[in-house]
Amino acid sequence: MTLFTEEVLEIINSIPHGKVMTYGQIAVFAGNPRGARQVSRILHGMSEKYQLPWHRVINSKGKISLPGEWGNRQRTLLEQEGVVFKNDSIDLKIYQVQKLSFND
DNA sequence: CTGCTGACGGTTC
DNA sequence: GGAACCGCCAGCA
Repeated sequence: MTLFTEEVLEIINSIPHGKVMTYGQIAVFAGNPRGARQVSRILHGMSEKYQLPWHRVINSKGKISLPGEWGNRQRTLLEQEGVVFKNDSIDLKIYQVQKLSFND
């Protein structure tokens, strides 16, 4: 029995280096196709207290939803992982994770 | 104009 | 009290 929050955290931790994932995807992978907003809350709450690779989580447009310095931080971290920003957006076709391995 | 998607909020069990 | 679900709203293809 895995909590929705735990699944989300696990998924985020399963994102490969140099790749990204969207909210809707994570929600579906966590078992809640409607949980996209939940993911946002979880991320916002956990990212500041735990060292989650939250910087690999973006919205479906391939852009950063985080305002302020944290958004700027995320972009920098992603660029360090090899993610190229195209006009402030990421090529989801290239960098978005299509499937996870732990989902056996 | 239309539909989707949320870094949210409130509500409910 | 905590964790999940639903809903309103606004921005962008």
